[in-house]
Amino acid sequence: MTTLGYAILGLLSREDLSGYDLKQRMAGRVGYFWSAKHSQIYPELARLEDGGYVKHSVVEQRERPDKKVYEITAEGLDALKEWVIQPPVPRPTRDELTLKTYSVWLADEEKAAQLFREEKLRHEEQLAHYEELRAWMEGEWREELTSTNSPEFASYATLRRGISYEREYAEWCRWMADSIARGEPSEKREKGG
Amino acid sequence: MTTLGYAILGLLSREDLSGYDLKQRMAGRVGYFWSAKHSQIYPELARLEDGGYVKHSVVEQRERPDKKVYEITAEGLDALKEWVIQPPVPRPTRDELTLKTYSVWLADEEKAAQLFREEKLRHEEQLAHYEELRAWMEGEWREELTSTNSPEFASYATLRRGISYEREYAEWCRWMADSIARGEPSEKREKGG
DNA sequence: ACTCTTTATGTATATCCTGACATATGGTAC
DNA sequence: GTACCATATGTCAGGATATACATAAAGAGT
Repeated sequence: MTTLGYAILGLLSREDLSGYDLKQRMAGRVGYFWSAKHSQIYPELARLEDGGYVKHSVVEQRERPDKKVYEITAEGLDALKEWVIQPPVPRPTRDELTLKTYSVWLADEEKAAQLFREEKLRHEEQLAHYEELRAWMEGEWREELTSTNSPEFASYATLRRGISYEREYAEWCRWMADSIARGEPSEKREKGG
Repeated sequence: MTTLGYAILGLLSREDLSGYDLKQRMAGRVGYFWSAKHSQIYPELARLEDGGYVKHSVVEQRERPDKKVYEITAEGLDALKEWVIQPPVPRPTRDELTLKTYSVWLADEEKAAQLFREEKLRHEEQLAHYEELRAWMEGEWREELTSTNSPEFASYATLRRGISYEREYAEWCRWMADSIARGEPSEKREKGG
């Protein structure tokens, strides 16, 4: 089983979905921490069905093409539950901006500072989007969030990861941009100073 | 040109290295944010040489096999300088632990809490390692760190990224472990409370 | 002698993933 | 009518990456 397979099972454990639906979920939501194109999803669904982890039924639609709606099987749910508590296989982190940073001493200072200002903005925009979602969740899911075995808590928990990740990244970009603009590392202002 | 190609150029811009040396650097140091196996490095070096970005000379050694030592060319350095200031191509983040978190509501609570406690430890260990390096750099490179166009500053800047990343990740793991152990989300204690 | 480790350089196979190609239904805009 | 868009499902070619296979020099340990 591939990680993508478990990503799909994770979505199907919450609701029945077509391949197209899964593609949409992978673009937003779950896609913030695991994504795939439809060219990967359709073959993976076939493999999951071969393995007995999911099954599908064809749903005829008017005004739209027919679709295959997939649901998770008992075997699929068991496999997912088992996978969740296994330590993740350590993957090497690949961060292109940090790699560029390693060679930033060679770069034109003004252009380099601009690069980090732009990346700071990108992460701040993503952060703002996450914060909106968070406010919505904390309002809408007040009850569900009191228990860690609700899917709402799980969604909220991943969102919190996204928020602290983007906040941290934006803050580092700010430090980089400031340092380059001054020509020397700026003081630590992380905790407000 | 691939990102790995620029990673190699970034290393060669600092010192001449053999394929084997590059492999070592990719295991530690640079490998914290970009890594590759030797099976990828050797072919990439050949492509870089084809493109005129690097050239090599054979160095005969006693008591060891001969080696090919690569150095970056003027064209390679130009390409690297240009690449550094270009915005990175946005790659989808793939974080298996966060993906597991999305399905954590299905998991056995005790085992899930244990998972996050273990991951917290892993990130704290990495953080401790980075903090050691940071202390060493701030002592050893006092002079070099006053200027952002020194390779030492570039190394220091990437290290700071690693530090805040690990600190943030460990803190989130703590929040997860605590929340699951209590059966409900724990209060925000991020800023000390 | 034999094995193991480090240095040193490669190739081969398989998988993951992206981008492009391909097809079909039916609505909306011009 | 025609072009375009959203829905819907697939295939294919190529590049990136990991794991394993393969070879070789020389020291260290048994």
